[in-house]
Amino acid sequence: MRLGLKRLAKKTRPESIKADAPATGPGSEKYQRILDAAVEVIAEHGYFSSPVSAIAKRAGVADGTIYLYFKSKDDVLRTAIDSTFDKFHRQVEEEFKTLHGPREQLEYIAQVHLESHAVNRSMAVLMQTEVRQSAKFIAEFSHHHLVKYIQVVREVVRRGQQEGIFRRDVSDGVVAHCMFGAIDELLSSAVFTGRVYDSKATAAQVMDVLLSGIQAR
Amino acid sequence: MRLGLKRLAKKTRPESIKADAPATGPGSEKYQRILDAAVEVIAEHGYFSSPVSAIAKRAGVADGTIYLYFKSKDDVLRTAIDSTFDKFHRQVEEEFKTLHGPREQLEYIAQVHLESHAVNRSMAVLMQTEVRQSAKFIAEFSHHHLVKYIQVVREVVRRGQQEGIFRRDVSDGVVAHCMFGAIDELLSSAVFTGRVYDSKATAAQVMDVLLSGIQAR
DNA sequence: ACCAAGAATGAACCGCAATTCATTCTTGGC
DNA sequence: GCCAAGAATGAATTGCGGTTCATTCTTGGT
Repeated sequence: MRLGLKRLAKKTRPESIKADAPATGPGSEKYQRILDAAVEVIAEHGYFSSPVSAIAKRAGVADGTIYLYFKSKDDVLRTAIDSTFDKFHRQVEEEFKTLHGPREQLEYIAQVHLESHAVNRSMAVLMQTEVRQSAKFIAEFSHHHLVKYIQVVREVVRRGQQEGIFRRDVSDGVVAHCMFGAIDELLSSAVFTGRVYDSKATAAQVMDVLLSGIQAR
Repeated sequence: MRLGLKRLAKKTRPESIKADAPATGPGSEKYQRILDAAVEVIAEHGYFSSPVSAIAKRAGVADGTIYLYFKSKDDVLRTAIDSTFDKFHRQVEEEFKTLHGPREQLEYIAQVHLESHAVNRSMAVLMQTEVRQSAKFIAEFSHHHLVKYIQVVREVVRRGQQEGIFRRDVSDGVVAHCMFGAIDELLSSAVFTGRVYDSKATAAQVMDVLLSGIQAR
């Protein structure tokens, strides 16, 4: 079984000049498999209750192989989280090019955030359980991503205030945290209860309340 | 904990009829010292990076002593969290007796929630870092407390809707989660950045936005 | 002062799991 | 087919830390 896969992978061998899907190293098929396995296993049992051996088994590789691709167990998790946030930020940035109203922009962010559950359930669980700390080392580096999220929202809010769409008597920071917190809590509750919901409809409701709350009178 | 109870039962046998401050068992000075030490140490390093020996040292007792008062390391944390939530719920319940408007009640909850930072910083950190999971065993039992919190808010919201104060076209559940999430995120951000804030003023701003968002038009 | 009986101690035990590395397997060029 | 060179393996190493328990210390009654 391993044989088959391996042969297939090796097919993409040396000289495709594109860094498309190298057989080895970051971006290789095995690299990705380890990341996915880690996210799944950790989502299920938590970081500290997930032996590297369990991740290895899920990925279909030997324990030691993980250390050929990653510096340490931490490094695996860090990499997975990083790439997820990066994807989110790139997606938002992209969409902002064609979406100009502050209201629309906030609604878009809310929706992508809430949708993450559907996109990759394990990652959503992991975000709710691990990113919000417990392990200091995760806390510290992922704080940076959260700050970036909040930053984006704050800027949109501030622009809305300048344009006279939003009231000016509440701080953009408070609004940004409220929005993030509200959505994240909804997501969190969905993740823990296992309930599915219509992310578009829910996002619409939340943003309806929030936008009514901050619209200029 | 079970041990402690047993001991207490035995202890109360001889003479002092007051359950005031027993020398031993739950409620004893040493018992409380262990709980406080655990909260501090775990807030600082996280549950899994806090050896029992570190907690013992902070409490000024021997490692083994902790097992005279608690069943296990888990049990210490569980007990600390339980008692904090219980205190919160009792406090809210008490105040509700003299506070009747839905608006006022929600404002009160928001304020107590935000204030927790000032009351016991270590506990606030711990709530932000450990309660929101990572360790499945914590997740499961503390979920119950969260549900209770949300439940209370939902009921207040529903009453407000019935009385025609709040709009009826948003679900009470969504509103409750939004409120909880918004406040918790504000608290969380304060905890992580270490910034201090005026909890009354911040609570007022959040609730201003939220209440404007859900008031009947 | 003496003596249980309970309380406290902390060194030792034990299992677990991150990481390493000597060995084995694959591969692609000859 | 044969042979490096790299990739992969997984058993062994190592250190940590929760829990136990034989021992020591306190205490209150006589």
